[in-house]
Amino acid sequence: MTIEAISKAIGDESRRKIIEMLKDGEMPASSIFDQFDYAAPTISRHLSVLKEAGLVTTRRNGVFIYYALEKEALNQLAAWLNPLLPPTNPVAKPAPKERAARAPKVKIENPFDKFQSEF
Amino acid sequence: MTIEAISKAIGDESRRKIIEMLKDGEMPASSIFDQFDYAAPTISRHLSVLKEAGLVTTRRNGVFIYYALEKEALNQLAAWLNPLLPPTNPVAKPAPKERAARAPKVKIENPFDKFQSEF
DNA sequence: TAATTGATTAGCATTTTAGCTAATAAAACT
DNA sequence: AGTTTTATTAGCTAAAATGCTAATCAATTA
Repeated sequence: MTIEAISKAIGDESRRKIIEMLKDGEMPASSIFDQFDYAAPTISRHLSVLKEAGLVTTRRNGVFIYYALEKEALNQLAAWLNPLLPPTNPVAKPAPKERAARAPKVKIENPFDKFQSEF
Repeated sequence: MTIEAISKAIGDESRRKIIEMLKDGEMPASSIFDQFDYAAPTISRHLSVLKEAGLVTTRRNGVFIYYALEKEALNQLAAWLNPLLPPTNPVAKPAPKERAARAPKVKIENPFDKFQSEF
């Protein structure tokens, strides 16, 4: 559940796709396998990477193993990311020639704003 | 500037540290090098990975090359991440034995909420 | 123009990652 | 018990990533 493991886990396309697939609820491993052209063991290993990172949890029901997204882990990534997004002081070392006064205050759009109404 | 390149770039500890260093403004490469125990060329390569991902931009001033964080690229990652965070339907395939009605609607805390007042 | 400073590129070694097939495990069914 | 189904683990190969030193580039200064 470290930011290291989470961010590494997310750095792979197949794993991001798995995360997206689990957005709306759990899914047995076989259903996940079906969505890929890769061999099942390959995806199984991706699942284990996600699990080690704390991004998914599993529960067994008979032969089926259901994978579920652990949103808390995604929240950790979000928590790392968010402080980097809001507009802050534009430069650490003050620009040598220009005055800061009345600088046009570039508005950096924050895509999270779009979703706030849903919470 | 693809989510692929951005998420891979963020999957490395040194690169995340660089991003954090640039949070409050640009910085010359040498100042970045100083913060690491790695050889300068190693960090220089990390910088080029960040640049190829669109996470930083550079400007030269004399001998110095200033690196600046490109928040728009971080926004892209945030835009990918955010739809995965809000509570949605709990299961894609309805649970076999249980009724969905009056399910306890687990509240998943969203860390972005904490920062909204700043925008 | 030669030397110095800041930074990158080249070339190499080592480790890690991602893919495969084959083998194994675990539950369910005959 | 033996077979089938679902899923993982083992063992391997190839590619990518990460670190280093040496060499190079680009701007400044003596």
